[in-house]
Amino acid sequence: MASARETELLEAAYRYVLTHGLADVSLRPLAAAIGSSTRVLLYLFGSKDGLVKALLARARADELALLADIGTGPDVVARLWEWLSAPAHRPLLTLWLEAYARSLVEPNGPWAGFARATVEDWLEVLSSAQSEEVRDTPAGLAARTRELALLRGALLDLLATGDEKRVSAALE
Amino acid sequence: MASARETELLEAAYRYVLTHGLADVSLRPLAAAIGSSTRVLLYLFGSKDGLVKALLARARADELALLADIGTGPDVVARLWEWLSAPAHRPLLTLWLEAYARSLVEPNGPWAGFARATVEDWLEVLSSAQSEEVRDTPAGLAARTRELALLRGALLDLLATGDEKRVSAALE
DNA sequence: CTCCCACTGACACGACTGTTTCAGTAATGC
DNA sequence: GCATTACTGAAACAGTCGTGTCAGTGGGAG
Repeated sequence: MASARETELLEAAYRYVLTHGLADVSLRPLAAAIGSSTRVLLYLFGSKDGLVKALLARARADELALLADIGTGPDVVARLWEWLSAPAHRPLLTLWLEAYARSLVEPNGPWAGFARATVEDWLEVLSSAQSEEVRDTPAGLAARTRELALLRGALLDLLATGDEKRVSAALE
Repeated sequence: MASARETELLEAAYRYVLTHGLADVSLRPLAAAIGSSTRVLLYLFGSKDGLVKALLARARADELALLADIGTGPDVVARLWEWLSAPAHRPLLTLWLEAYARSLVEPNGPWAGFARATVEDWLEVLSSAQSEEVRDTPAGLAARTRELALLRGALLDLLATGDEKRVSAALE
């Protein structure tokens, strides 16, 4: 489906939005930065919304790859936090938060459903890390919802303050 | 400092951004919606950034009023969650999240410091609700950081899914 | 060689952006 | 009455936005 040139430019654009944000990106500066032109971006992705959608999907692919990598096993929460708090992942997570907020404000457009999708993705991972006799109980649902809240609230704090010591200590 | 007309228009603009979001607001549609003109908004607030800054401060005033209202006492977390999960407050909280994310992506401009400021505001409230012998210990800091993370993570979940039953159950 | 197709460059279109200029009006203080 | 102050209207500014048009490239397949 996607040509070689398309994925190549998508990767370059992805690197660009990781540092510039997705909210007020515009075609001309983006094209100039990645050595392309608006004409080509429009040709390959159909429209700006198409490009944004592709970028969002690209970001989500990173996220899903992580979740698959973490797998199930014990200490999922600790290992997830280790990944979330890694300084190298901060641009990606800032972008993630931006897309999350945007999808709430503007339920239409390319952002649609992004926030809800990630909640489900993560809940499922946390679910598969639970013991079988707990997984399908209300208590199990509450437990993984709480774990998810803890991780994401801590992430919010970390992204704002950068105070990794305090936030990591709060997660035991 | 602020004239009567200025606060009147600020309130109207605040009501407008609560439903339309702050990210891609522009002067002409906003002015038309609140029965004013770009000329007047610019006259009163100096620039668009000035207006955005005033709106952000207005939103923060709502937040601080809440925190003062909650006070200290026991069960702060429960009472905070009660407020956070109230359907009536959802537009405000969506706006809050939007400003939070934006201030991380774009550390300059009128958004600057918004995220960090709210972290500190809330931590202080949670701090003053702790017993005196715990407040100044590392364990106390970790405890309130964890409480804050739990509340905000739960809020993220709630805003995305609207599943108040599940999220509230997760907070005991 | 020829045809086709993925890709690209230059440019213009209309709409919209924040801001400025110049002009008023209405009320207030002296 | 007069001047000052607070506010408002209309129009234009230069710039950027996403997108469309028309014209090419280059290379691989038949």
